[in-house]
Amino acid sequence: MSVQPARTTRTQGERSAAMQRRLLDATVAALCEKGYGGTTTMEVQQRAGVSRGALLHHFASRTDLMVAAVEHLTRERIAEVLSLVKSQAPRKGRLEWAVNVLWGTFQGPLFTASLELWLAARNDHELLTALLPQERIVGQTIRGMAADLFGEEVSGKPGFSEALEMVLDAQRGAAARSVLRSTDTDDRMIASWVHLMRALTT
Amino acid sequence: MSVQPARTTRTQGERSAAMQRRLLDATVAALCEKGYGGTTTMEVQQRAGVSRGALLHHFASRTDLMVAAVEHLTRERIAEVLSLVKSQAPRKGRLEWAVNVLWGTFQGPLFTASLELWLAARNDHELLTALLPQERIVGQTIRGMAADLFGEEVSGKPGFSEALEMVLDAQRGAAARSVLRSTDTDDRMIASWVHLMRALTT
DNA sequence: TCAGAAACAGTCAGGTCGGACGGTAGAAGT
DNA sequence: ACTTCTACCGTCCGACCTGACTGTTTCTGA
Repeated sequence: MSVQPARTTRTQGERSAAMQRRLLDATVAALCEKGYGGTTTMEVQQRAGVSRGALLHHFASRTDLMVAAVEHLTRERIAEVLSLVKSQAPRKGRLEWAVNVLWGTFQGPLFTASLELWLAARNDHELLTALLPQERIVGQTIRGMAADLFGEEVSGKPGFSEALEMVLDAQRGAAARSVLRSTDTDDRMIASWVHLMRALTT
Repeated sequence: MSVQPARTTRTQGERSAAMQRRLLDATVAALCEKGYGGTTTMEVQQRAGVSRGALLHHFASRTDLMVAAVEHLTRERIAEVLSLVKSQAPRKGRLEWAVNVLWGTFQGPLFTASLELWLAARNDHELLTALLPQERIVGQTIRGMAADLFGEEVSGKPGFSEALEMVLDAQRGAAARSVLRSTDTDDRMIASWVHLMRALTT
């Protein structure tokens, strides 16, 4: 009689999945706190609390780990956006809310880790080939849900696409800037972005 | 009779200055092509074609070299902007020209190198304390010459300051994006930025 | 139940990087 | 001219990181 399925007996697949998740979470955390250069395999295994063999078993090389981290990040970021979209129900300030949701995707540790990998991919071809399609997925997901975010009323207007792209670029730039000197009154920037959306969508 | 003052006899200061310039130029080039992690002291000395001792004499540690590179970059970037401003005389499309000049500051290798140092400073406190004031200098220089760039007619209008900040952020974001997949038709973005400036400055 | 495979553990060798060190050549003071 | 100081040279050692390797435990299929 299997009263306690977990802890005593676990499927190999379950063990693998749990271990890989621990390792990838540790990798993302290390990327945020130590940067790409500081994210050594030893750093990751210590954070995850596992042995060297465990890490090398699941990810044969450091680059493999990073590539897997990229895909892990993609899933996490998309899940984050989806949860943000579903969580709140915008009634009145739809535009402000939408801009805030987008800004949220550039705020957390997920973007920081992605930025580190982004820069690192410049010199790691293997990482680059893994990164490009993943970033496209994230981008397409965000753009695909733009209509849901902003509502038909705004997203149908002529200049919407260009305005959205510019706000995304501006947010990326602001995020990159505030990676060091953290939050300098987001409210003004958000207001500017909302203003921009209003001004550029006829 | 000293027919050839150089080569045969050089002041110590001249030798030092020349050597440091070579080293710093090599450092910036390495940052662009190999990234921060790949900019090892050995890489730099090989690029500069100097011995290990020469590098270590002028820059006692790797961080010292990077800090000096930051200051070197600041000077170079400001000089770049100044030359751009002075070089061309805008007559008709003043706004387009100004936006283009700003965009130029995010294009070259100088911005790439700065971005690498920017990310690296997140984990190197010494580098961070050197970087922050330098970036402030660059920022203030750009903002200080905004009036000269855009002309009184535009820079005097109400929403100018916010619009400029947003364009700078957008350009920074676009630059960070195109660090990997290079230039994807700048013209459209530039047109968007000009449009933004027009729309947001009453 | 038992053999084989997969997951996990810990150690080792090879390689790279950073910085210390002793030494040499050239400039600057006297 | 002689000393002193600065610029420069090349080697060496310790620290670290990566991946290979062998040993051990846990699951799975027959």
